Amino acid sequence: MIALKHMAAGGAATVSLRAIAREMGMTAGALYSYYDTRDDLVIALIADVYGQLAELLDMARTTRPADDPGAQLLAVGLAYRQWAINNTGEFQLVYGDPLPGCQAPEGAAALAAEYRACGVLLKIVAAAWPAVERSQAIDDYRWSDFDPAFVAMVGESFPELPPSAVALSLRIWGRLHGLIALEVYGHLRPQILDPAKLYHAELVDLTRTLGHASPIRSSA
Amino acid sequence: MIALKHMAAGGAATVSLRAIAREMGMTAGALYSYYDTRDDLVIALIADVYGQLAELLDMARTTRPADDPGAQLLAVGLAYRQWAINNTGEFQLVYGDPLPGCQAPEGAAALAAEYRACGVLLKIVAAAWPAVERSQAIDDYRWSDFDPAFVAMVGESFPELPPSAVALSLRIWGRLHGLIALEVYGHLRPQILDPAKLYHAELVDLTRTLGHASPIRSSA
DNA sequence: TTCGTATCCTACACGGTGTTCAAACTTACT
DNA sequence: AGTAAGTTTGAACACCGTGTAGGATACGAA
Repeated sequence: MIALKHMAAGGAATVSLRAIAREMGMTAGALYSYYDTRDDLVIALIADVYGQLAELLDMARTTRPADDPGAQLLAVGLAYRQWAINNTGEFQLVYGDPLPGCQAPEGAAALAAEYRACGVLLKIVAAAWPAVERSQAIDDYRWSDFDPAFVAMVGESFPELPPSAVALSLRIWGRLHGLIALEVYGHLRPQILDPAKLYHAELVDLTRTLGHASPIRSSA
Repeated sequence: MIALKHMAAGGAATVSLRAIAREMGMTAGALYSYYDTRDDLVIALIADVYGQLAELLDMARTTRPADDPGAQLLAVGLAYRQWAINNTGEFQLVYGDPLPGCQAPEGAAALAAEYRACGVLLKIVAAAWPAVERSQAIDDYRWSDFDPAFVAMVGESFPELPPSAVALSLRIWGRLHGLIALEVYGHLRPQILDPAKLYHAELVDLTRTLGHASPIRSSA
């Protein structure tokens, strides 16, 4: 698409139609050849960025051997944080305040990207599932606890994954996201000087959740 | 102050000076009697809201016995999520996209509230610290890893708390925040139908981190 | 009363926003 | 060359945002 590299400079609330046009050397009206309305543009933009992130995370995953889910999770986690920090604008676009009246009918594209991103974690958890301690899967989840479209996607890609493993994946996602969101929005710096160290500790703890004791050292 | 209950209706990006004025039956110009500029108003608003949150969390903490940190953490976690869901506008204001050119010199008020909120977790961790498994505190943190102003606050309120315990508190904060942020911004609903259940499982897991095996049941 | 202060309003200037539209331009096909 | 489709421009429109100035109204103090 044409809407690939607009957000680089713009923050998040700065995503004005005119700013985008300005940034790519065009006038505002010209964009209406591609998108009917501003919201359509932003929605497409979000989907685009989200798709890039999903691909990036999966790439990071494949840099580690498939039989070492802990290392994979660590790589994905680090890539996630790095992306968020290097592209705060995109991060805010995807995970930040929803544009007024946008988020609701976000279209299928962004949701597909989100499923793809979740799929990265699902792959890791699927690989580690046999080794994960039972105590983690306290609550017996049922497929009825999840969105039908989502279970369809999961069932297709991971036929033999139990619902509890999916729930664990979502929880892992939350743990990755939490510290990153706090750091990106400046809620960690006033306390700790090196958020990377804290995040790394969280990642190592997470790998232990996967039943994997890999004290891998990575440059902070 | 007068700026107590303005944000109730307004979203987050909707925090325009005029919208606030409109909501309290005044005109825009009138607000300039209280604040020199719009940013000043928003900054004060953020500090106000953040302070309310900190107080609410500490209240939630004291509803459980002081010798049961796990129960306290669970109560605080549930209160945090409930607040975020019931007041998404305030949540976005405090933890969402920073207003353009605001977040940087956020003033001392909001930061003080943030310290107060962290203090709630610090109290819990401090109470539980003797029982927490050593494996959690992998990395030996030093006071030099933290912001001087923050260590001053910590050292004053919790003289005998080691740096690693502070780091653990921040990590717990991240875990609480992660799932909540995802849910509030609508990134969980497309997958799981009942985010509360997932969050509760995370909380129970967290209490185990505190070395406390309390399978407390709470209404979702 | 008269003064001063504080609060609120109306009205305005100025800029940025999304959107539309006719006209110019580019490109490619016949 | 001629034509048609697609793309871009520039100007316009209506709207909403901040910030400012001047004029009302209240109230307490001298």
